[in-house]
This record gives sequence, structure tokens and C-alpha cells, in this order.
Amino acid sequence: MPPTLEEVAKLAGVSRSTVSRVVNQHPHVRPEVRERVWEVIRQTGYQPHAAARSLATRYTRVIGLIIPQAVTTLFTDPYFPVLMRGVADACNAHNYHLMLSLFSHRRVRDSYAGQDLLYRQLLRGRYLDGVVVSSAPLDDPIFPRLLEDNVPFVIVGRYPHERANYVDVDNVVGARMAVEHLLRLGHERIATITGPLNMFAAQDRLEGYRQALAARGIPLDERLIAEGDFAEQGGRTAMQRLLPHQPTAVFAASDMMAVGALKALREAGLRVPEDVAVVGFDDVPLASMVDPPLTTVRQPIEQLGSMAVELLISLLENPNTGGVHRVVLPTELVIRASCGVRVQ
Amino acid sequence: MPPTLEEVAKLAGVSRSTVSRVVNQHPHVRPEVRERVWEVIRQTGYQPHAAARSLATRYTRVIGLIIPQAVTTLFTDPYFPVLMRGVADACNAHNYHLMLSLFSHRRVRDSYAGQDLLYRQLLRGRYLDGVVVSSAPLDDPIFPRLLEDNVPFVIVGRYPHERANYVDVDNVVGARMAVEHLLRLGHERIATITGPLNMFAAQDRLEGYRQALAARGIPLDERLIAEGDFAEQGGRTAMQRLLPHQPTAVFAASDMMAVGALKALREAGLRVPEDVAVVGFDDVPLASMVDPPLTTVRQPIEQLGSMAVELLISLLENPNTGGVHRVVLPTELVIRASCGVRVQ
DNA sequence: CGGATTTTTGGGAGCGCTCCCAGTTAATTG
DNA sequence: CAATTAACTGGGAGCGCTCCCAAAAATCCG
Repeated sequence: MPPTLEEVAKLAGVSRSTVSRVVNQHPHVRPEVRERVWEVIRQTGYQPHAAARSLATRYTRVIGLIIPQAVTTLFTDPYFPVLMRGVADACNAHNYHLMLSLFSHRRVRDSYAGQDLLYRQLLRGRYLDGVVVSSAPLDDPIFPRLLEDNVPFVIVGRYPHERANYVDVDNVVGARMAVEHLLRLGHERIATITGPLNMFAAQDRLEGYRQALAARGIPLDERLIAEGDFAEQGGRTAMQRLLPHQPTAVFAASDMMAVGALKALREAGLRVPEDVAVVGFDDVPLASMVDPPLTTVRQPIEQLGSMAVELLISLLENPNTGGVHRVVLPTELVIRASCGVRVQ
Repeated sequence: MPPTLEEVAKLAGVSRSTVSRVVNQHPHVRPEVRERVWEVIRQTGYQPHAAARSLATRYTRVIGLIIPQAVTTLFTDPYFPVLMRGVADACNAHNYHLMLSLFSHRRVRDSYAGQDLLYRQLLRGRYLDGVVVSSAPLDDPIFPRLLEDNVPFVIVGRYPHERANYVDVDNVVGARMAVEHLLRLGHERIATITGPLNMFAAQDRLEGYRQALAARGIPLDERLIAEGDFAEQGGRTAMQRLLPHQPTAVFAASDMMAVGALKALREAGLRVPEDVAVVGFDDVPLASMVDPPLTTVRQPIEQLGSMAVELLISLLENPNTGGVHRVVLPTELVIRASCGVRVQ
């Protein structure tokens, strides 16, 4: 049974309140007393009881990371581990703890309803001070829940609501750069494999693709647009659907889908980049390991995670700082072999 | 301000205690009253305050997942996401929440000392009911801490202590199968790239390698053993160190290291499997995507995660069930192209 | 050096919940 | 139908902490 404040107080010959002051670094404690109390704390290994503390203060020093995405994508995609690292790092640095909620929809309980139940528990039950949400589809029930319960939150990505704080990457510009690069290489029949279009990132990357073509005066050919799911398998089947329309280049909205596309192309007996050029998005480690190495759009994933946390914490600690906070980070085109170098 | 028990009680015209009984499914509440209370709960969206509850019950319904590994490996290795999925799934299924602690050692605070401080906070501060630990080196400070503070825990892996519960994979047998396969293919100069030897899994896989050779009467050649770090880069440099001793086959203790080895071999102008056969361990998704696809030892990673959680929960809920709980799951050899098929 | 400050200190109240113990009310039984 | 017994219900105490307020001690100043 670990010691309580009261016990420490008795041992140090002071009152509960004084020990509390010492622990919480309040001023107005004689240095001599303060030292005596610290000594007892050290010896007893005293540690404040989190529940008691948060019952009294209404703060938990815990933030949640919610990743509601249906699973397939999630865990073959190296995106998430990296994001998590950014998030975890920032939490450690600020002495917050991290609660992770993943939903895989594979068990009955993980249904839409079960998920909503868990959200309620987590948010209304005051397990958390605030939340970082990543990769949620636009219609995910987490958003209304957060808004309704007035829980401070930051999205990694974007959400169309006046009270939504977010940290995002400039997906439109990133995608445009990628497609412009293909245009520069002389391609005109450029296809795209999009992410699931109920996600903003997917929509934005498609928009970038559109803009690049429009700027070049190339009319949009709907047959050159195939929707994928950000995962490899989806990229592969999307590519198969695109093949009959003979694109000479493909912009995939994620590296995993680009890898899938690579596979589909190889199966169809086409060479990359000679017959078809491929560009991805994300620059996950795998991108440089496949054959041929992928040209891709790098996004600062880890930084996204830590910035989200830092923004959230600043929201928590200065609640009055008015206004909505939005950060958009730039992307960078990384050129490798998969798009070839065609002379115009 | 969300409603409290007391408020719900007033609205339903009963006492605090009765509402508590309803919420906690205690018997001895008239069905009619029970229904009335539920109705109020539904209308108000009442949700018990977690901190208040755990202050009173001394339970939090939160379990921790602690991954103390120095980072490089961690997040390029698809092992962790999969493990996490297993862990998260099991938590969801049993209505527990998951607290994640990762340490990357990249900031000052993430030093050994900072880490220990966080452990104390987490464990002594009663944030958690119990803990799952994965990929901790044998000398990690988490173990003494857990033992000393008497926190229920389950290791994914293994730890030499009488009170250590764990869920592990049969690394020795898995490694032996891999090496035996190479032996069967006629190899005699078989090298191995081990994991960091302060981890049990690495030691066990090395032991399996030893056993396979010994059973065949092949003397151990220390020059054919190189220590890696489970990550790609480490596998690559380890392979470079092995090359001068001209192995005809290599058993890498992780797929990521096998991929690194592949790279080193290619750089050295050697063909796989014609010149050197390669076998990995883990069967991560990447294993089947590289060229040539890796022969490897599959371990049920996700199952490992969910079993660890389930074991932990059963420990928490039936504390008197004596004895230590240990589960060892089997592995499976997956044969692909990287080891070739040599006729003896 | 005595009153006015200012700094320290202690203790009560309360955060929202569970659990135990009586007190009520309803059901059973001979 | 009175006497038991069982099924419900309410309220106090307490989980360990913070915060406020007032009392006590130390410091100041003319």
C-alpha cells in the first residue's frame, strides 16, 4: 500500500496542505520545511494518486490518440507508427500520458455502435483532457461527439467545422507538384489512384491532380481516375481498372497504393518507368526499397504528430487563447527512378 | 457540465445508491425503478466519472502497453503496429482502455532516468491496473519497477523471474526450423545475423541456430555470427561483416535484417538465392514484397498481443488464481524464393 | 518596541463514486 | 393474519487530493 499525502505529512511533521504545496511547487513554504518534506517523499517513494488528483482538479494529464480507421490500411501502412512516434515523443516531453484508441471493426463490439459507446465512455467519463484524431473519415461519429461534449481536440488532417483545430500537410500542393513533374516529363495521359474519397486527404490530393492538369489545359478524363483505399491491395485493383485506358503515368495518393500499382503493372507485363511512370505520396521507408524506387511526395509525418500534441497542450493550458488554430505544413517532391527521366 | 450520480438520482426520484446499483447491474432493484433510472440516464447522457470511480474502487480499467525499445528498430518494423492491433482489439473486446508508453530516447527527457520517472508516475500513480510489456531488453528498468511495485504484468517475450507471466513464441524451435531447412538444402556454411543480444528473443533465435548446427554435427564458427539490431540498417552492416567469410546461406533473426542483408548482398554483386540463400524471421508483410520474396519464420504477432491482454485481464479479475502463467505459441516456416531449392 | 503587514501553516469542505449498514417495504408461511 | 424472512432503498463514511479561508508566526517600520 503506497503512502498517501497524509502519511507523508505525518512523517514530515507538517500538515497535508504543506506537503501538497511542496509537491505542486507552490511558493510560501519555508525552504527548510520544503527540504524536509522532499526527503520524506524520496524515502517513501510517494507519488500522488492520479485519480484522487484528477477528481479534485478536473484534469487528468492524459490525452487521447484516436484512430478510427477501418483496419486494413492502418497496419500495413508505415504511416501510423511514425505518427505515433511523433505523438508519443511530444507527450513524453510535456509529461502527459497517452491513451490510444484503435478500432478495427473486426469484432462485433467494434461496430459503429460499439465505437460510439467507447467514445462516450472515454470523453464523458473524463478519462482525457483532450484528443488528437487522425485518419478519421469525414463522417466518423467522433467529430459530433467531440463537438457536442466540448472536448478540446486537434485533428491530424482537416475537418470542415469552425471549431476544428488541425495540423495538416498541404495535400493539394503536394499532389500538384507530383503531377506537374509528370507533365514536365512529357506525360499527357496521367491517371490517378485516389484514396477513399470520404477522407479529406484523398479529396485534396485529387484536387491537386485536377489543378495540375487544368493549369496545363488538359481536360479531365474521368476514366483515368480510380478510387482506392490507401492500401496496397486497393492500389493494385485500381491500377487494373485503369489499364484498359492506357495511361502513360499514374499518380497514386499513397505509397502503399503505388506499390500495389507497381505489382499490377508488372503482372500486366508493363515496365516501370519505361511504359508507365509511377509517383506515390507519403515517402514511407518502403518507398525507397521497392523496385524501382518510388518517386513520391514526402510529408513530415512525425512532425505532424508532435505538432498536433503540442497544439493540443497549448490549447489545454491556455484555454482562453481565442480562435481556432490551424497549421499547414509543406511537402516535398522526392524524385527517384519510378517516374523515369524522359526528354521532352 | 455533465450530470453526476446525485443529479440523476434526483431526476429519477431515488437515491444516489439506487442509481449506482442500476449502473453497476446490482440485483435488488425493482424492475420498474430500474427502468425509470435507465430512462433518466439515457436522457441526460450520464456517464460515471472515471476518476471518482477509480478513487473509490481502486480500479481504473486501463491497462498499459509499454514499449521501451530504443527507437530505430521500432518504427520501421511492421512488427509493432500488428502487435498493437492485437492489443487494442483485445482491450476493446473487454472494455478496457489502453495507455501507450513509447520511449525514443531522442530527447533529454527520454533518458534512462526520465524513463524511470515516467514508470514511477504511471505505476505508483495508479493510472493503470496492469501492464503489457513488449520488446524490453533484459536490463530494462521497467522490470524491477513492476516487481517492486507489485503491478500485475504480462510480457510479450520472456523474462527470467519467477513472478514473470509471459506470452512468447517458440523462438528456439522457429530458428531451428529455419536453419534445418537450409541444411536440408545442402548448405553447410550457414551464417546468422542475430538481434541485439540483450534481448531474449535474439538469444533464443541464436540458440535455435546453434541447435540445428549441432544436431547435424557442424561445429560452430564464431566468424559466421554477427550481431545486428533487428533493423534493416543493422542487418546490412552485419551482412557486410559476414561476407569475407563466404557463407552460402544466412539466417537473419528478423525480416528487416534479412532485407538489409539482401541489400548488402546485391551491393556485393551476389545473387540471392543462387550465390547466397537468405532466411528471415517474423513474416511481416514486407517479406513477401521484396525481391526475391523472403523465406521466413512466421509468428502469430497479433495473437501474441491479444493473448497477452487476455491473460493480463484474467489475472486482474481473478487475482487469487495462483501460479505463474506462461504461454508459448508455435511458429511456422514459410518457404519463398530467397532460399532457393537446391538439389542435394 | 508595538501595531500593521506579509509569509507560512493547518484544517474543513468537497470533487463523484462505491460500499456497508440500517431501516422499509413486500412476500411467505404455519 | 401475525410473525418471519427476503427484497429493496437511503444515507453516512471514506477513497486521496486540492483549494480556500482563517489562524499563527515571522518581518517590517516609524
